[in-house]
Amino acid sequence: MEKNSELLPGTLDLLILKVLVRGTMHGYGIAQRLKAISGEVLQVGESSLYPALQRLLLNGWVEAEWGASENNRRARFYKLTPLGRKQLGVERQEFQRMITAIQKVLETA
Amino acid sequence: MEKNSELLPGTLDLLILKVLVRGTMHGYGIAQRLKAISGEVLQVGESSLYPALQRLLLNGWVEAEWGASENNRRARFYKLTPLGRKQLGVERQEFQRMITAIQKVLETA
DNA sequence: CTCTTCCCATCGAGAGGCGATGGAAAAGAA
DNA sequence: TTCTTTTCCATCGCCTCTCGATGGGAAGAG
Repeated sequence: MEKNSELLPGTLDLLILKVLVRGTMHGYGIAQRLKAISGEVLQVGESSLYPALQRLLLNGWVEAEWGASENNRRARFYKLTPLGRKQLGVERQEFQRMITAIQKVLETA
Repeated sequence: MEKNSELLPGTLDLLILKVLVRGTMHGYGIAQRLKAISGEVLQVGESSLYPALQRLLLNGWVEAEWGASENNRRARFYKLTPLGRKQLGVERQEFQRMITAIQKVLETA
């Protein structure tokens, strides 16, 4: 009966894009990084992560390439495309717009 | 091809509950108020609003009563229950938790 | 009498998050 | 050597939520 959402719906793409600004990463690493930066708050399950990455690939926001991880395992590395960088800007702005609006409601009553 | 979401998914219940703290309102009024307070940013369509209100009713967060609007029209007035007030607190806190985490990611890279 | 505004509500589509599931391969423990 | 843990990939099906389309009905303005 508990609805434990570890993620704010509609923000996952934005989060992934942002993390990838730093540089190429594999999926597992992205999830870990999000968790770490957010202080264990943002917990991206693999069944949310990989579909999201597929979306980003399909839209051309990211590119993927197979390689070896730091732990010597087969891993798929994702990289932000120029288009993805642009998209990040768009989504970020839109997000802030929404948050500002919501906060107004939460403060104004 | 444009996906113009006028709402951050998963926040509608919270917004409605918050608006109802002020007092009893009918559905149409709630939508108008959200739009006004948010500076026209939050545009709640009726096909999002009424299902949401049903949810809230079902969960016992709000109560409904038929009456007449300021414009002398048949309207259903929604009122926050004690349970709803409690729920508002929960959702609000959870929301802030999420936002804080997301902002960290957006700033920390 | 018609048009606009106000007010209710549902349906079906599409999207997105998530639990469950299923691999596979490396490293270390037993 | 065998077992378990950790890392890494990915999909399927369920469910929830948002939203465009649709369909009223009643008040007031023109």
